[in-house]
Amino acid sequence: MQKKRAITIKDVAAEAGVSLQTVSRVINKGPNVTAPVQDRVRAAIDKLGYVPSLAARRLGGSRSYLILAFNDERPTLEGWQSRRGNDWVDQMLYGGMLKCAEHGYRMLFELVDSHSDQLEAQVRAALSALHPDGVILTPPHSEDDRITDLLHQGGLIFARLGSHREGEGFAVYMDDEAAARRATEHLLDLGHTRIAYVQGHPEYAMSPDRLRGFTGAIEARGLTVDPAYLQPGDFTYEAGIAALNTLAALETPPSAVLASSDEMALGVLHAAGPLGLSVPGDLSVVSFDDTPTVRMSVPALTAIRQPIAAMTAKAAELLIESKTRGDPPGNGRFLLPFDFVVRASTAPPRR
Amino acid sequence: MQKKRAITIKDVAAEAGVSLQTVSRVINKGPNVTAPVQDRVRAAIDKLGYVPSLAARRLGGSRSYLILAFNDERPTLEGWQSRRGNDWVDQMLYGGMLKCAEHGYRMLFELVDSHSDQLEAQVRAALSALHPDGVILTPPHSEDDRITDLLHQGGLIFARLGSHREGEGFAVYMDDEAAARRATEHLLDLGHTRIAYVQGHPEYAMSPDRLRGFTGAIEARGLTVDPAYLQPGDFTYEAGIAALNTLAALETPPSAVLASSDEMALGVLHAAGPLGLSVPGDLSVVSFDDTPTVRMSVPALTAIRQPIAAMTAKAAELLIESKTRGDPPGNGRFLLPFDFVVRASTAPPRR
DNA sequence: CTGAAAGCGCTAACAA
DNA sequence: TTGTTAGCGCTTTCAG
Repeated sequence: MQKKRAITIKDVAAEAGVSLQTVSRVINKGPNVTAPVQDRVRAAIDKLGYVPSLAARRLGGSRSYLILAFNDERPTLEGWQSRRGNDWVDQMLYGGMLKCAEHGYRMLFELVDSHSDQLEAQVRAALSALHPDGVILTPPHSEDDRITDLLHQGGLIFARLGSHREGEGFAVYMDDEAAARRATEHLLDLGHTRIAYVQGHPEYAMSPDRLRGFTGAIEARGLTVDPAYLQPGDFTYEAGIAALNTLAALETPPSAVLASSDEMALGVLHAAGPLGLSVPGDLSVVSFDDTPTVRMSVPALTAIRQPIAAMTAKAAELLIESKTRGDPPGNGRFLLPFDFVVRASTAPPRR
Repeated sequence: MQKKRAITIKDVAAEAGVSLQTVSRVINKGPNVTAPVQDRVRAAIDKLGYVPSLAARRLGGSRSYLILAFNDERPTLEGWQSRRGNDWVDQMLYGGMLKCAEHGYRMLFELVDSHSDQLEAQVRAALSALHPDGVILTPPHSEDDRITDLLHQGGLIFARLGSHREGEGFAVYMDDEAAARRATEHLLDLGHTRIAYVQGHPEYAMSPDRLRGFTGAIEARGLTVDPAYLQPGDFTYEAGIAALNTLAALETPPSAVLASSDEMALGVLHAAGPLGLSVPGDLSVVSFDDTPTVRMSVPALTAIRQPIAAMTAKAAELLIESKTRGDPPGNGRFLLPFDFVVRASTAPPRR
C-alpha cells in the first residue's frame, strides 16, 4: 500500500545530470538554459513522466496555478437540486476549465451566499486555503464591493463577469442594453406595438441596462412604454407566471413579452395556456437566456444567448496572462458579442 | 499591490501563546490538548480568521484535502458545447462538492479521454500534480483496468461510480438490472406485449445489466423477447432515431420502447412524429435518464432517475472517512436506490 | 500534555 | 549559463 514514492524534481535533475534549479528553469520556460541542456532535461522529464506538484509550486514560488471562481450559492444549488441543471456553471466549466488547462492551470469553484453576513468570511476562507492566482466573479458577486474590496486589498487579480462598470479587476461582459434592444426590435419588426417586459432581479447589475435597451428600442420607434407593461421579476419561474397573469388582466394586454431570464420566459409560456393564449399566435415570447430547457420547450423560445463560456475563457486568459507577466492588478473592460436566436415563440401579432 | 501577508499558523500560535504544534493539534482534532488551551487556540483562530493553507498541509503532511473526479472527456465536452448541459457533471458537483465541503475537502474535476492512448499519461499527470486523497471514477472509467491498476499501484483509494464489480476501490452503484426490470414491468403492467429496447453503448458496464433486466421482466411474464426488438445504440440522439426507424419498419412494430439514455429516448420521441406515431397514443417511451430535457419534452418522458448526486456524495464520504481513519485502500460495494418517475409518455397500448 | 526540529517539493535569490 | 542556499506553511517525528 505504500504509495510508490512520487518522482520529484530531484529525480529529474539526477537523471539529466543537472542541478535542481536548471530543471526548474526548463519547466518554467526560464531564460539562460542552453538548448542541449534543455533537451536533456526534457528527455528526463518525459522518461520519468515527471509532473511538478502544484502544492509545492504554490508553497515555494508565488504561483498556485489555480483560478478560483465564485458563484452565488442559492441559485446554483437550486438549479442542481431541482435537477434543472445550471447553464451558467456548465458554460463556465466549459470555457474556464479548457482555457486553464491550456496553461497548466486548474479552475476551482466555490459557492458563496451573497445574502449571508458570512459572505466575506467565506471568501476570505477560500482565499486563505487556496491562494489562487486569480479570481473570477459572477453576478451578483461581480459588483459586490465587499468582495471586490477584499480582493483588491489582498492584492489579488480578478475578473468580473457580466459587469461593465469601471473599477478594479477586469470587466468581462456582454452588452445587455444592446441585447435587450435587439430582442425588442425583433418584436417591433414583427409588427408588435404592445410589448411587455418582465424585469430581472433588481440586485443584478444588468437589470437596469436591459430595461434601458427595452425602453430605448420602443421609444426610438416613436412609441411609448406603458408603465403597466413593465413587470417586476426576480428571474424565477413563478415571477413569470405572476407577470403574465397580471399583464393578461390589463385592459389592453400586450401581444408580446420579453422576459429577463429563461425561467421567467418559461413561466410566461406556461401561464399562457391556462389563460387561453396561444404562443406565438396570441402572444410572442422572448427569453434572455438560451438554456437547454428553452430550446426544448414547446414552442422553442426565441432567445438571447449570453457568451458565458467565452466570457469565462476570456477572464481566465486575462488572469493567467496578467499573472504570468507579473502585471500589477489590472483592470479594463472587455466586451463580448451575444447571439440572438430566433425560434418558434415569436410571430407577427394577430390583426 | 503587496498582498497583505497571509496569516499563518505561527500568528495563531503567537496570539494564543502556545506553540505552533499545539495549534496544529487543535486544527486536526489531535489528542492531548487540554480544554482551556483548545479554547484559547480556537479563539485566536477565530480572531485572526485563520484558515490553513491547503498547499502547505499537503506538502507537510500526508493529506491534500482534495478529491479528484475523472470524467470522460468527449461526452462531457459535447454536452457543454451543444449547450445541452451535462446532468452527470451537474449532479456530481452537487453531491460531491457539498459533501467535500462538509469535511473541509474540495472536489476537482479532470477530463480524460477514454479512447486516447494518452489516457494513462493524463491520469498520471493529474495525480502527480494534485496528489489527491481520493479519486472518483465515472463510467466508463469506472471499469477501465488501465486506470484502476494505476490507482491501486499508486496506493490511492478510489470509488467507482456505476460499477458493481468486485475489485479494488469502492463500488458505488445503482441496480441497473432492477431499474430496467422496473421500467419494463411498468410497460407490461400497462398492457404492452410488444416492447422494444434501445441498448446502451456496449463499452459501458451497465449495458448488459440493463438488457438482462429488460429480458428478464418480459420472460417472467411468459413472453419472449423478439430479437428484432433489441436495437443497438450508443446513447446518442441519432441512435434513437435510427432505432425507431428500424423498429417502425418491422412487420409488427413495437407499441413501447425503452431507451437506455435520455438522448436516445428523445431521438425515439422525435422520430415518432414523422412516422405518424403519436406518443403515448401509438407508442409509449421510457427513458433511462431523468435529465432536464426529458422532463420538459412534449410529452414529458417517463424515466428512471439515477442517484448520481447521492452516489457521488457517498463516494466522497467513503474516501474521506477512509483517508481520515487511515484505512488501507478499501473496497466494498454500496448499492443506492434509483427512482422511477411516471410521466406522460407512457399509456396503455391502443387496442 | 506540550514543544522543538526536520522535511515535504518547489522557486527565488544569490553565487559561481 | 549554471549551481547553491534559503525558506514557503504545514505536519510529522521525537523530546521534554
